[in-house]
Formats: sequence, C-alpha cells, structure tokens
Amino acid sequence: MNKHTKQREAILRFLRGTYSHPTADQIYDEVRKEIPNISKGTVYRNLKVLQEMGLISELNLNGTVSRFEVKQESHYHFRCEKCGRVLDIGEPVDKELDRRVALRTGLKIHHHQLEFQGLCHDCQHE
Amino acid sequence: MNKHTKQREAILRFLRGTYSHPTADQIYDEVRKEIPNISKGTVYRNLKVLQEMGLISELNLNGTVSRFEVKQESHYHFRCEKCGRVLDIGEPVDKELDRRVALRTGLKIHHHQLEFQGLCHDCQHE
DNA sequence: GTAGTATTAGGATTCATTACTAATAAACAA
DNA sequence: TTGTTTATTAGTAATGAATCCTAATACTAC
Repeated sequence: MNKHTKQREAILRFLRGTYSHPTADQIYDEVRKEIPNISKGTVYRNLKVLQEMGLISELNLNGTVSRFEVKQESHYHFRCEKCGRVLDIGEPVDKELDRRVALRTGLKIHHHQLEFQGLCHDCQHE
Repeated sequence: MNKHTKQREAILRFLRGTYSHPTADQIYDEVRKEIPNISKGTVYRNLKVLQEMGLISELNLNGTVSRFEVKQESHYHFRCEKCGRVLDIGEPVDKELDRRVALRTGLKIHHHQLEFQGLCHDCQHE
C-alpha cells in the first residue's frame, strides 16, 4: 500500500501547478525550496510511483531528458528548437490514423505519439 | 576536409545494408567483426560526422537509446512494445497538419515526428 | 616521399537514472 | 498511547549511453 508522504505530495502539487513540463532536475530544484534535504533519488522514485498510480505521465521528446506532466487525455506536443520549451497542442489526436496504418501493415497499433518542432512565440521575435 | 577511412566506410556500408535501425552499440558489434579493434568513440564520432554529411539520420524514439538509419525522405516509425523492433511506415507525412497547427497556434512549425507503438507481426502471434 | 591535418584507439569523464542500505516515519491495531 | 509493520527516505554508490582527451596513426595533397 502507498503511504502518503510530504515529499510525494510536494512533487505532485508542483506538477499540478505548472504547464512547464519540467525535467526531474527542475522538479528537484523546485521541491527543494520546500524540503531542502530531499534527495534526487526520492524525486525519481516518486515520479515513477506517481506514474504507476496514473496521476502523471512521462514525456520523452526527441533526444532530450525525460519531462513530466499531470496525466491528461492523449495529446500532441511542441518543442521549441531554440529554447527547448515544451507546449501542449490542442489539435485532436487522429485515432483513425492508427486504424488505417494497422489495416495497411498488419501491425497491431496501440497508439502513436507526435511531436512538432519549430520556434515558439518568444523565439520567433528576435 | 573529411578523409576517407575504413572505419567510417564500414559503418556507412553496414547501415546501407540493413533495415534494422541499429543502436550505436549494435553498429559497434557489427563493425568490430571487420575491424576488431575499432573503438566505440570512433563509432559515435563517425555517426555524428555522417549525420553532418547528410548521409544518415539519428532516431530518438520514446525513451530508448539513439538508433540510426540511412537518410531518407521524412517518414514515420513504428516500435514494437514487446521486442523493441523498429520499422519504417509508408504512410505519407502530413505536411498539412503542420500548416494547420501553425495557423491555429501562431507557432512556427518546421516539421513533426510521429511514432506508432504496438505489436509487430512476430509478437502478435504468441 | 614529405608535410599537414583529420582521424584513430583507448581510456577518462560526464550526466541522467537506478540501485543499495541503514535510518525514519506512515499506518494501523492493541 | 504505544508498539509493530512496512513503505519511504536521505545519501551514496553504481550503471550506462554518450562525450571528451591525447598521443599515435594514416589519409590527402603537393
């Protein structure tokens, strides 16, 4: 059974209050303001536990370290090639695409992930 | 200027002869059959150089180590959740999607990557 | 051939992530 | 409240992919 600890709670609370898709390190830095002696291992372990609980999900975008967000409906992401910022994209997920490719290839397709790349609003104007 | 070395040539030749999307380690193991004392650093460096030359491209699929393939037109990939196998998918890349999302969001979209996940032919039947 | 320079092998280093362990703190029952 | 059980923690060691470093080597052009 899972126990309720202030470390786990602080990590989840931080994720629920941000849209920034932080890395484990960024979460560590943030939560340390509240619990100064929390260890990085604790952050990693709790990120794993929270995933298993279905409360958050891990994001592995092209060649970058893992990022985390609160669990949402399936959606696409955008990553700025200049500043690295990650944004959620509202475009609806194309489930039909999975069916079409499955039919054409004979593969069993469970889902797909899509990542847009380009320049965010800030990085376009400079 | 780039020099022509048997190490670089062997790496490129192997990639040109496979559809397996190998990792750096797999490339290392393979090329070592031909050049037993090649070092892993040499493999990594040449993979980088070959990318800069535009001959190969790096593949970073969800939370796995880098894989490599000969440069092709933009296309989608499939990764088997059971055996890890990676396949190219013939489905045409939807450039219109980039335009639509750019228009809707104001982001500058250069391209997108898409990865299907599921079970390959072999892993469906067991 | 000689000179100039990119490349190599091999080992050291980095960095994200995981594993390990003794100490601690939830949870729960007596 | 106290004791017991067990998940969790802090801190540190270990792993593994990828990069960096350096003296020795091998391309390439002249």
